[in-house]
This record gives sequence, structure tokens and C-alpha cells, in this order.
Amino acid sequence: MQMRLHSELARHLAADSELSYPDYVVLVALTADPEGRMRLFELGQLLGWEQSRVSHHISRMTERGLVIKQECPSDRRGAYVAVTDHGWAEIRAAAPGHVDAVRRLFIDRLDAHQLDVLGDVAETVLAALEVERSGG
Amino acid sequence: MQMRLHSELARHLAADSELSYPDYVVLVALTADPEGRMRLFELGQLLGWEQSRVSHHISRMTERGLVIKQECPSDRRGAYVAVTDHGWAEIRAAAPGHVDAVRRLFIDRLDAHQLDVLGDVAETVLAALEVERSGG
DNA sequence: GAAGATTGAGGTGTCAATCTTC
DNA sequence: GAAGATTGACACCTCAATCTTC
Repeated sequence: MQMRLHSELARHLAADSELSYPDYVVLVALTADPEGRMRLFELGQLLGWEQSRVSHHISRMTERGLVIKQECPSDRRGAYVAVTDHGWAEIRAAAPGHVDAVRRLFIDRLDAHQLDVLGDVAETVLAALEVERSGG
Repeated sequence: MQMRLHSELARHLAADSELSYPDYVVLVALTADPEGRMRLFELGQLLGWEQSRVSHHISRMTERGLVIKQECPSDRRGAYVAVTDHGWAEIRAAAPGHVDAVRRLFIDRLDAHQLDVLGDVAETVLAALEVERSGG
């Protein structure tokens, strides 16, 4: 189910914009930030992505003009990623349709109790994964 | 949650065998078949994979000696995929640890009611996806 | 023309190695 | 040495085009 829902949502995104699903979540994270920009490692932590994944993906998005990298004065190792005007335009084009599709295909199909149980399940399993990784 | 669980299960697979997650599901499907082989398009339907994905992946698995392609006498367009001895050895090495991890990280963490709700949710959302795709 | 399968190109994700700065 | 980031190689997935056989 998760796989098919995911493909369908990606299909809608592609129809409304030039964004892939990973592009979309990056732009949502950045545009939600008060400054509209973020360190690369912060973005990675927020999305649960590996360092190199973040780096590769931001490189591709930079080439397409969706985001731009900026130097970080306080830590010369690091860099900021900021949304460009083009990035804003794309996310504004994509967001309504995406939110709509999520409601139509997922949230609106479920009742309050089901959503509640889903939340608990996610919490429980994530906790189990934490234990596993920290050498449980 | 789904993403992190998936990565963790892939990690366990890699530790116990030389199989990726896609390799694993292919071998499970093939070894579950009474004949131990299947037409490519049947495998695709069973796994919900696109044609070219099946073709590409079976090519890679063939190169690594996990499966082998056989001609189909009754339909000269088509081909069978069959598990090799090496494929059997790998799946036997991987399966117990994988089943264990799924229980430890997922099934055993949830109670009967939660599993029940998950089943209903999956059914409901898949039905909504069906409607969407068939032009709802 | 439709169905089963292959191919090539291009985006995506992971791993290991590397580089610079802290 | 550790942290932030990059790179290159390779596996994976999708799309569109193609080929053969039905």
C-alpha cells in the first residue's frame, strides 16, 4: 500500500510541477524555515537523510535552479542551502495539488480512531528501531 | 517510519547474505511457486513491478547467478525465470534473520487490534487508489 | 494492433573514500 | 581526531522507444 500510494503522489507532483518527491520535501523543509535557508546537515537531520544523499540531491537541485548554496561565515567547513525564486514558484505550483491528493487518497478515507492507531504504531516502531540501532 | 524500518531490514539482509531487498522479494516469490519458476510478467504482477523494472532486475540477478532465464516453448515472445542453486542458498541464509527482524521490529511490537486496524487501512487506501487510477 | 520482453538514458540512493576546517 | 561536506562508483527505478511474436 505504501509503495502504491507513494507512486500515485509522485505522479500528481509531476503533473503539477517539475518536482520529484525528494525535491518537494526539500523545498517544504526550506520554505518552512523562518530564514528560508538551512545548513546542509540540518536539512539532513530533519529529513532523516544521509550526508551524501543530501549533498548529491542539493547538487542536482542547484543545477536546476531550485535552490542555491551560500557560504557560511561562522563555520568555513559548512554551507547554507536557500530556496530560489524559481524554487518558490515550483513549490507554490505543487503544494495545493499534493495536499489535495494526500487528503483524497489517505486522510479522508480514514476515521479518527484509525489515524490515532497509525500514530501510535509509528511511534512504537520508531522507538524499537532506536533501540536496535543503539545496540539493543 | 516506513523508510527507517525499510533501511533497517535492508541492513539485516546485507549482513546475512549478498541479497538486496529487491533480490529477496524476487527469490521469495520464485521459491514459493510450486514449479520454482515463473513468467517474467507474472512475477511483475505479483510484486506490483513495472515490466522494465522486472527485466532490468532479473538481468542483474542473472549476472550474479541467483536466477536463470529459460525459453518458453508455448509462447516464443516470453521467458521463464527460475531460481538457481546459488539463489536457493542465499535465500536460505537470509530468510530466518529477516523474518526475525520483522517480528522483533514490527509485528511483536503491535497488539492484535493495531494489526487489525493496519489491515483495514491498507485495504481502504488501496481501494481509493484503484478508483483514482481507473479515472475516479 | 496488442502483449511479452529488452534496451538506453537519466534521476535517485548508498557506500566508502576523501578533503577541509574545527 | 571529529564534523561538515563532496566525490565516484555502483545499484536501483522510471520513462520512452524498440523488437519479436501473438
